[in-house]
Amino acid sequence: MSALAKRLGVAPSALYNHVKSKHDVLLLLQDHLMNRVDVSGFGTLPWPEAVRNWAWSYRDVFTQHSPLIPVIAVLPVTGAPRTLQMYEELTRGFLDAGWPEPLVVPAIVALESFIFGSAFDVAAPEDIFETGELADSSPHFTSAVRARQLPADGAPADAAFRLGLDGLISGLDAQRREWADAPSNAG
Amino acid sequence: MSALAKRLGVAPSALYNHVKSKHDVLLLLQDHLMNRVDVSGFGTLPWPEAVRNWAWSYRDVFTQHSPLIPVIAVLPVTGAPRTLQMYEELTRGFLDAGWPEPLVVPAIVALESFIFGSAFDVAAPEDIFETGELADSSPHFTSAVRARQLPADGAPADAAFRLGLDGLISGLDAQRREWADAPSNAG
DNA sequence: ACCTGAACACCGTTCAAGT
DNA sequence: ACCTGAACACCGTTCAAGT
Repeated sequence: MSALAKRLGVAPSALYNHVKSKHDVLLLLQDHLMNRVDVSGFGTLPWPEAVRNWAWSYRDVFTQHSPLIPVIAVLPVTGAPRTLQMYEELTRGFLDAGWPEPLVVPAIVALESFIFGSAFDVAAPEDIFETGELADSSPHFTSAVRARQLPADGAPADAAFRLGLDGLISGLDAQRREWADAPSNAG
Repeated sequence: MSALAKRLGVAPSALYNHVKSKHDVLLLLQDHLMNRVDVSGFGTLPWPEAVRNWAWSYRDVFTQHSPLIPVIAVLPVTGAPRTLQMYEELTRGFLDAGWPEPLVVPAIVALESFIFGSAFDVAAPEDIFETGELADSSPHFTSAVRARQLPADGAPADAAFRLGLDGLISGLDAQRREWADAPSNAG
């Protein structure tokens, strides 16, 4: 709050004429950031590509604001119009792609959980997996860390995000087909 | 720190004879909690089942300590022996299941990202998706929230976690097969 | 309506002084 | 070696007083 007040050239206490609490500010910021999330693929691209574009832009936006993630993950959509609009467009995209209505929200939540967790991971220091003095007691892991696949730009978090996202998208798509084929969900 | 000191019947400043900082305490706590994560499936069960058991127990442990997640997600494994041991057993399980070494760490990171994000989701209030006054402007989403599939025990977070985890596991398995079949990774 | 400045309760942490 | 108590810098927030 004091940093924000300084940026505005105002005393911290002045902020409380405009918001009820710090939580309020975070809610406004979250809704503002949702404008930067790309949902343009839904309606034009096939479902897997639309989801992929959405997920990458969603992760990138919140990577730059990782302290917000614990707040956003638990934030009710009530009173966050832009966030709600994103969910609406997302839902339409899923339904148009043939998703059964009961699975849409669980699928979105699963994707978001992966995105939030991955946004954290980007903020992690590069040497997070340095085993140090304990390397001897974890030979397979130490070797796997050295051998891990890195993308062209060298960011390990991007390799993990790409692998997981592509896996999750194809896996969810398979789950959708299984659900449709199950006799208990016929009709 | 003051709460911990009170629990120990001691002044807060006394803690600094045993740890360097609050961050130190969290690291010790994290390593302690890793004892409760179930890696017993690796070596006995097929890879998908072993991963599934591990992921559920991992999520459950950190669901009960969600304030720890932002810390753990960014915590170096250096000096966390029990955590490192978990990664070692995990890596052995992946390699035994035929995973190519370069993909092991990205796959583990992807699964962990999903688990951390999902552990947050469990902590979210039940009414997080109540659209309230804005329901009219998001008809498809509002309907999907009402229609969403709920498990027998009624916890929406569990439905999303099950769907996402099963999707992620089968999707990662498919990625592993694709990698092995690609000509550039032959040998 | 909106601002300031003093004040409050609460953090993590340091340090001199004790045993 | 380990503790206490005072102190410090730093939070978010309240409130009386101003314009």
